[in-house]
Amino acid sequence: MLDGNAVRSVDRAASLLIALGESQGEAGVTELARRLGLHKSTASRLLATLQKRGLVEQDDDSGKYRLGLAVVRLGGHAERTLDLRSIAMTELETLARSIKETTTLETLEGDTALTIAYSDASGMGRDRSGRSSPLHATAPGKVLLANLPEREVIRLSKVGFTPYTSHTIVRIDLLLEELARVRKRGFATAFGEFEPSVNAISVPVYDQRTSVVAALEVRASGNRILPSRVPELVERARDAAAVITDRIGGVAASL
Amino acid sequence: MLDGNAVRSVDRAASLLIALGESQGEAGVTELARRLGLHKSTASRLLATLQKRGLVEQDDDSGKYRLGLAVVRLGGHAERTLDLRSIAMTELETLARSIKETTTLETLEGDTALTIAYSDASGMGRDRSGRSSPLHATAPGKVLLANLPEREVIRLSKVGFTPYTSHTIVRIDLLLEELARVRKRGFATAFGEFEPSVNAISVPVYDQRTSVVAALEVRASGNRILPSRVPELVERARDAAAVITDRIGGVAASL
DNA sequence: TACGTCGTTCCGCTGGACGGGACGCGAAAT
DNA sequence: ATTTCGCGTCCCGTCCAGCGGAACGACGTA
Repeated sequence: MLDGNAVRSVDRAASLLIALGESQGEAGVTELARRLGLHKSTASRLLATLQKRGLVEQDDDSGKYRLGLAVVRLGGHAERTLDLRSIAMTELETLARSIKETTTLETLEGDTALTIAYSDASGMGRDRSGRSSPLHATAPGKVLLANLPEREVIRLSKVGFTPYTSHTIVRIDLLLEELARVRKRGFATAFGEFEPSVNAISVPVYDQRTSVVAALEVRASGNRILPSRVPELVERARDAAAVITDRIGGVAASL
Repeated sequence: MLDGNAVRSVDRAASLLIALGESQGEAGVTELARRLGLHKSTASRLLATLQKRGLVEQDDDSGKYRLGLAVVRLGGHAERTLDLRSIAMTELETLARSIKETTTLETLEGDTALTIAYSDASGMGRDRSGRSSPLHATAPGKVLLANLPEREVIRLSKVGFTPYTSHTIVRIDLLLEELARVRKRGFATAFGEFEPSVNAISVPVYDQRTSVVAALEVRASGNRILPSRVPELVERARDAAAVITDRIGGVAASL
């Protein structure tokens, strides 16, 4: 047993998969063996075993190996069960401490936004995740709406938009305009639209395919978030969102 | 060396990954060991090795394992390098033989549709893949356009739409209407719009996340595809597209 | 408090995995 | 056209990695 408690041949096989993931499409036995410091008969045998389970496949013509369909399926499943909260938590805490405001991560849950991660500036406040909030009246809600098909927004309008404050957008035409702005600018704001004294900005968090999986929010009570401060907060939020996307394994798309 | 030339511990580790993919989110050491007929110390050791490479992760509270971030990344990479043509070829050939028409699979390539797989009714005609055709004047082109943001369609209209025949749609307003119909019906038709005597229908092929990765086309010369025959061909094409999606590892979305 | 189950760790044993070398094949060089 | 080279696969003797069994600590339940 080498390397702590790792099973050597499994560790080698895993390295082969990861090396294939890092290569441009495909690689040969000899090349992979060289890259990983393995004997080519060892690499060949390990690859043949991975191929048996569909984790790799071999091109009939060139003899080179690439990742197989079973990896696509496992990847899809892994993404569905991913613990986005754990992935994002460190970044939210770091951002909250450095800008001295509350940060949250919201995902779409039916017709609402769900807080899946939360951090206040002290990093020691009580966990307020698990809460729902409306889509039309919050900054992350607008980010999530902006990335839905327009017919979904129209469907929601038929249920009606609750006017939480005098600033809440309740007319469908004005909301659609606002969502167009969100798409154009790549971030959303909400000034006293859900809670009278709460201002917030939000940016999208992408998975590795430029799909929006969450909205990252910076929020504050009182007049701590004024329009003049928005550009700085948006930039900081985007940086944090890009780190989260990178952890998921993607490349942050620019809106 | 058991089971042909497979490396036993690698085969076992791969089985663990696949079992995790088949489970609802996560599973424990003892459960996985039972399911695969392994000793639990063996399962524990193999899982620890997979965890070391990020292929699985263990929940801190429950001790259960789930697929890890490295699998999400590998899955994304595998999808990008997937050989869609090989996956789809059997289905295209089967469909072509059974309906006695030519079938193709088209993907978006810049501003055109690219034939990545082709089969005629005999299954023995020469391979006509690798060819490009216009988006606005072909059935698969319309399917691909219908799944792009509208601003992409408008951008294309600025280049202009070549009138290949007297039936080609060249006005942007008429094309947008046609694309709305495609989205609504879930399939596209083209009657002599690119080549005067060629009629075709096309349906979307999804990956596992309801993204359209290709358009499957049934085409014929002369009057073999009349409007009365469209429903049957669309149904057959959808069935073939669903098989392809299932092979990729997804669930076909109903439009 | 006692019991059962889980996941982890340790250890002796042995057969599975290894590297070395040979081989056939196809492409490149001559 | 022939020769050379590199690739991937296969075979085989060797040896230590991986195995199962047992014990242990932790945790949840009765």
